[in-house]
Order: sequence, then structure tokens, then C-alpha cells
Amino acid sequence: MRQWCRGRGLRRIRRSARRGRAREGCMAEHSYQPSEIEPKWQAVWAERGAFRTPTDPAELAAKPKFYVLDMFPYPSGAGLHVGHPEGYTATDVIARMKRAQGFNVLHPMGWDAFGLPAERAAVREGLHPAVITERNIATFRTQIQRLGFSYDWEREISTAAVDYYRWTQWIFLKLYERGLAYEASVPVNWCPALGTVLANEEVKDGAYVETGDPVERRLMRQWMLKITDYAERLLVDLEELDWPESVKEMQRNWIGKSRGADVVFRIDGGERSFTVFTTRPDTLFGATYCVLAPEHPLLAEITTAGQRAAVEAYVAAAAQKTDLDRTDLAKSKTGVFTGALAVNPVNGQKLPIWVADYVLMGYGTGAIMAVPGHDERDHEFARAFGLPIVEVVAGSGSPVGEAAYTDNQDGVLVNSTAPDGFSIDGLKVPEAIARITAWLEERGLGRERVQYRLRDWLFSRQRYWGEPFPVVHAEGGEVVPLPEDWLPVELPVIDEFKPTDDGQPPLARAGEQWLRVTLPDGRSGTRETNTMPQWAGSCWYYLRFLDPRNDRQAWSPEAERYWMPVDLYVGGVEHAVLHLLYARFWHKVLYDCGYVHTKEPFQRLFNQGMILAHSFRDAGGKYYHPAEVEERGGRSFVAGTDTELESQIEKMSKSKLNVVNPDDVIAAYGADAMRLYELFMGPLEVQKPWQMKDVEGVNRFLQRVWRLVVDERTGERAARLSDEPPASAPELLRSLHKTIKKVTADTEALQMNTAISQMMIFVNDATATPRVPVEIVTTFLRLLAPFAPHLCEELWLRLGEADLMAHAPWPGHDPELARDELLTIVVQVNGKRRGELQVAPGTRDEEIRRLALASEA
RNA sequence: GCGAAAGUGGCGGAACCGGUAGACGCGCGAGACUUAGGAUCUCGUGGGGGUCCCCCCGUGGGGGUUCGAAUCCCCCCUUUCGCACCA
Repeated sequence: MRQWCRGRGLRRIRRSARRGRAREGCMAEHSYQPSEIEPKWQAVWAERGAFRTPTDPAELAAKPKFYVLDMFPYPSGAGLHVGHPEGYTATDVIARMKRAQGFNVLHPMGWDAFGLPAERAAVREGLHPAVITERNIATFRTQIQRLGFSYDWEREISTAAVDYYRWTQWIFLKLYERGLAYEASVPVNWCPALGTVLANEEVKDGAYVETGDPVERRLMRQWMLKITDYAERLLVDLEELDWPESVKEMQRNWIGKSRGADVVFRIDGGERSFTVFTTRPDTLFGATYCVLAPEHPLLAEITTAGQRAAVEAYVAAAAQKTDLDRTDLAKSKTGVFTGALAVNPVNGQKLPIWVADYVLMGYGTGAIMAVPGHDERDHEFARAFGLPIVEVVAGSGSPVGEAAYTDNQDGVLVNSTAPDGFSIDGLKVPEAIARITAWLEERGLGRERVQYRLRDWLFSRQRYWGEPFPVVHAEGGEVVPLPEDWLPVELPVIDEFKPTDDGQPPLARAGEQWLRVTLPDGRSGTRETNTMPQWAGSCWYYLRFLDPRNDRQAWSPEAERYWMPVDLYVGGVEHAVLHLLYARFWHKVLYDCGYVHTKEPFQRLFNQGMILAHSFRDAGGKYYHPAEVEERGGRSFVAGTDTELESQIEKMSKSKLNVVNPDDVIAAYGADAMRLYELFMGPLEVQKPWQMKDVEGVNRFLQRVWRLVVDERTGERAARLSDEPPASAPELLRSLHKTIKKVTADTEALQMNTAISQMMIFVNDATATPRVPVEIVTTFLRLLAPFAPHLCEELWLRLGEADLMAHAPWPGHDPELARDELLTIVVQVNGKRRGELQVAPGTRDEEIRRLALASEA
């Protein structure tokens, strides 16, 4: 026994569990027993439908609404870790408080159930992805329910259920009708390891963000969604949202709006021309060469015979490169002269045209004018190939031959006069840009333009476990959307989930019966065999929660009008761009269709920080489970040995052996202590380490609350409780009202850590009070109930209350009783202490000054 | 490189709009009650002085504004997170 439970954390857990059992049997029979009261109350809540969302129209009309939503989980095989319940606990506290405050609350939970991991597990285990998914959902549901969250489980949904995804398909048809879904042959991110394409948002540094598998460029026919049509609205509407600034900023960066101009360059000695996009048209006089991307269509036409071999070799080499190679910043610039010359429209200068892979075909026009004097990349390129560098903006401390001067505010234009006399010399950059843009427009040589970095959303995947597209390819190749009443297109049951040998998606294995379709007009066709990406289902699940059992509509207009928008949405930052951008896009399309009445789906967003954990590693880099580690003199060793370990705080992961399972924590301390600790750890939004020792602290707090009410030896009401009026304990009453005030305000602001510390202060005060009016305790329990609902429900019952605590109203505070004490202000003159003042908080500076001067005299 | 956020005891973290640090919890120390307790209760706990009244130093570093700065301003350092050849 000793040998296998040496580690501190685990030993503590086992010890606590033992202690719990021991107590049940012998002396302290009436001590706090979360393992008994928690399942009991969870069953009562379920039986009595305590958290059912109101649906009766009169009831809905009678109260204001509050929609509080968690980012629903992907039910992975690993089960829940302690990071999941952090956000869930926060939203549950809010949901319970809002109910108590008289709101109709919608607080649902569901499963983002389609996706690659289930498909891979299916291959590994020889089971169907649907079976794997069902199993994982069951695990997640059990784990989540153990925490006593007040979800309305009657509204549970799964994106992989037919009665859900038929509406995902329906929304796709709406997108198609509006011309927002189209097929195109585009260069895609193909991941050979996964056998599928990926969205731009899923690829970083040439690799799939989830697994790190390399991604290469391929030209493929794929479904695309025209999110670019919504770029401006997605950008502008961010302003109205109560979201973390960092997330808004990330979305702004992703959308990447830049203002500039298109400028047309004629090719010397012919009629052909090409257009460049630039944000700095003011530097046009400083252009000394042009560059085309290797994929630029004009390239082959203009390359001269003498340069053809070199250019073709360069283009071929660029095509071979992975994105990773092409975006490697460490590498130096490469390129080849095409032999062709372009004519600078502003002064007629002949500029050599180069091809180089630092110019991307996917952004702007795939062609640039290069101004090495005022652009770092062009500068580096010009230096590498000995191209001229001309200064046209003055103001830099060093010559442009040494470093590009890129300031775009205060620089003053020089050397910028055209042969016809037009000049922007002497102007500051912003004015120069306006002037030259107008000049170009007058002559038809260019025009102002806004450019976005956002690309269209690559919306198909070569996978099985996703939503089938509701479209058919008719004979002759025409794409035909299916009529709405043909939905759902059910995912056929197949037994092999790999692509076919000739590279078709897995659904090509479904057989003629599924693949062949006779269309309404009598033609026959073949079903689309790609499926939708995992993001599809999560783009609108918050709408299905409004009316999840509706089999005639995706949701009813009445429910939508009542509940939307989501008032509070809580989840991790990892979705700052992907899910949150996609969902906003779909929502705006649905808004344009008239199916939703708000421009934005999520009014307030909150990102909880990641929970980290200590991990232990020896000099060789091998990880040890915390149960094998012992601490001596502030250092860590492998238990029973002198092998010293390095301890660090890291993201929880299987390979680092530092994952904390909520089930273990609940077994040792109970769900209420778990809930409380999740919130007491620190501010919700920051990263913080899980420290099992600290759970003891909140556990002791709950024990003290228990003993405040229950005599542990007899199980009777504690002798300290009195039936006298609250005013009989004036100090405690003040403490109570301050607590009501602070808990209400802090919880509203999602600062639950300080709300809990205030409740601890109150309980410490109560413990020190000889005669505690019972009414003060019941009021306090109503405050604590959203945080520790099982304990409070039990104590509420023991104090003789008839109705559920879950239905008790939220207490209000008396401002007079909750008022802060006077502040002490030390009066100082030139840093020397000269006296003290007692003032009320909020006293104005002038008043303080006046009082200080008066006291001085 | 660019952008954002943040640096407070042995640890997690408090501190409203500048009001005189370290709430609450962990850990640690002392005591009480106990056959015993790693339970519970009480007291103490930033550092350094000092015959217990108190003094000095303290919120990453350096300047500044102010009667007064963890909080506001400038420069620097560090960490975390985004973006990364986007013309």
C-alpha cells in the first residue's frame, strides 16, 4: 500500500476517500458527505424537472430572458479533464443566479459529434464512427452530470444526429440559393497523412494545426463558401459586441482589411498590361522593378526567349515547394528576371519584371510594383539582386540604400514629379496617397481599392463522418441542389472509411443504390461524395437549442425572437477565429434570409483561460506521474530514490502524465468542492495551474458551512442557530449584506474568485458569532447555492424549507447595511506624514483637499 | 519582426475611479482539545531593524507627475498569447 500511493496528490485523494468511508461507519455520522447528498439531489432535480426551460407563452412573456451558452464539447475518447468544467461551472453559476433573479433561462448542452478523431478511432477499433461517438457522448454526459449542472437535458442535441444535420443541409441549400456556395478548382491544402483537404484556418506553417501533419498545395475541385462577401460586415459588426478585445483583434487581423490602389502597368513593346495592388501608391515614383508570382497567368506570355529556360525552372521549383518551405522567413529571397519590361504609368520609366515566390498569387493581384526604398521585402530582394534603390520619401535617419524607410505618416515625398509636371513632392504620405490616387483615376491608370486577406472558406472534406451535401451531379456535370423536402440526405452505412484506391472520398464506397439519384426532372445523377467540415454543425447549434425537437423547421420564429441573441457565451480562446468567424458568417446569411432577427449571434463572449498542471521530468526528459513523485526540502524526487526531477507547469497532456480527471476530484472531495475550486483558483480568463492541495481549502470552507447548520454528532440543527431576528446580530448582518452586494456584482462580472472569497469571509464571521440568527444563514445559503448547489439544497431542507432551493429567489442587499466603512486618508505634505482623515468612499478630491487644509490649521 | 496582454509574499491570487499593499485560500510556525490525529478551533506569518510604542525597505528595473502611485506618463527588461513575405 505504502509503495503505490506515495505521491502527494494521489495519496491525499485516497486518504480523503478512506476517511469518508470511515466516517460513514463510525463516529461523525452526521458530517458533510458529498458522496451521499450529491447523487440524491441530482436525482431530485431530474425528477422534478427543476431546470426545464419554460415554454408556456404566458410564462415567457412574464419574465425577461437570459440565454447562457457553453461552447459544446467534441466528445473525444479521452473523456473530460478539469479544463472543461471550468467554463461550464461559470455558466452554471450564472444560469442559477439568473433564474433566482427572475429570468427565464435557457442553458443547454450538446455534442459537436462529427469529426475526424471518431473516424480514426473507428478504423483503429473496427467499430462504426457512430458507435464510437455514442459511447464517447455517454461518457461525457455522465461526467458532466456528476457536477450537478443545471442544464435542460431535454434539449440535448448532437450534430451527428439525422434530425439535426438535416437542418445543417437545409442551411447549406440556403447558402447555395444565395450564390454563396460554389464549386471551384482551387489550389487547396491537401494533407496526405489524413487523406483530405483542410481549410486555410486549419493550416499553420504548412501543417495541420491539430496533428502537425504536413500539408501541400494541390489543385482540386472543391466546395467553397463565399465568406469574402461578408468580410466588411464581419469586420464592422465586431464593434457592437461585448467581446474580449484580443479576440476582436484576432478576427480583424484574420479579415485583414487594407486600403490601397490598383495600378495598371503596361508591358513595354505591346498591348498587354497587368495590375498591381499597393497600399503605398505614393511611392510609385520609387518603383524600380516589378514582380509576378510564379503562378501568374501572364508570366509565360511575357517571358523572353533568352530567359525562358531559367523562368520555367524557377516556376517548376516553386510548384514543388510546400507551404512550409515557401513561408520560411529564415530563407533568403529568390527570383528570376523574365526579360520583360513594364512601363511605370507615372513617369514612363522602364522597369524589369521579375518572378519571385515572395509574391503570393492568392493575395491582391499576384503582382507587385517593388519599391525597395520603402518596403523591407523589396529592399532585401533589391540588395540580393543588385537592383536600384531610390528614395521618394524623406525623413529617415539613415540612407535608403541601407534600410527601407517604411513610415507612412510623417515622411515627406521627394523625387516625385512626373514629366507632365504633376508632383506630390513636399506632401506628407497620407495626403500624397490621396493626391496620386485621384490622379491615376483621372487617367484610367488605377483606382482606389480595398483588399481583404480573408479568403473563401473551403467547405468540403474527403471524409466519411460528416454531413453529406444535399446536391447531385447530374449527367453532363451540372450541379443540382436537392429539393428541401428530399432532406435529409442520410449518411449511408459503410464499413470502410478510407478514400478509395483511385482517390475518391469514402462515400464513393456507398454503392450505386445510394450514389445514383433520379432527379425530379427525370434526369439521373450522382450524389456528392465529399462531406462538410466539422465546423458546419457548430455554426448554428445555438439556434437549434431554441427549439430542438421541431421536425418541421430548424427552429420556430417565435422561439428565435424570444431567446436570441445569446446573452453570454463561454469557451476557450482556441475558437477565436475559426468557429466564431464561421458562426458569425452563417448567422449573417440567415439574417439576410430573414430567419433570425439579430445581426450577431453572441452578444457577450468570455474566454476562460486554460488550466495547466504540474508535470515532473528527469534529466533525461522522461516524465513521471505525480503519484510517483515525492517532495523533499522543496525539491522533487522519484519517490524512494535520489533521482531528482524538474517540476514545471504545463498544458495537461497524456504524454506528460499530468492530466487531472474530474472524476477523481469528485470522488475525493465532491462535486461542490470541485465546482468551487474551479472558480476560486483565480480569474476565469487567465491560465492557471491546478493545485490539488488548494482544493482542501474550499473543502474546509464547505465543511464549515455544514457545521454552521448541522450538529455533526447528533445531526440536529446546530445549537448556535437562533430564531431571533437578524438584527439581533448586527455585525453579522452587516457582513451578510456586504456579501450579498459583492457576490451579486462579482458573479455578474464573472469574477467568481472574489465572490467566493467574500463568502469565506462571511462564514468566518458567522463561525465567530456565538448566536447566529437562522434567517441570516438561509439568506446566505441562497447566495452560495449557485456555487455549491447540492450542499445548499441539503441544508435548506434541513432548515425546514419546503420548496427547492433551486427555486428560491435571489436576495437583495440593504445599501445602508452594505455600505463600506470610512476610508483612512493619510495627509502628507511633501511626502511627510502630517495627519489622517476619515472620509466616505467617493469623496471628491477638492473636498479632501479642503478637509486636509482645515485640519492642518 | 509586428500586434495584444501581463509581471505583487514560499505558492494560487486580492486591492473600486490614484487614498497609503498582500483580502481569501494553500503552505508554514505556535498553542488548545485529544489515546492519537494529517480532524477541528485560536493566534501568528513580505523583508530588515528595534527593551512590543515604533522605524526603515518593499508590487520586474530606471526616471517622472502627485500631498499621496501596484494603479497614471516615458524608457528598458522578462513572460505569455496571437499574426507572420498579405505588397
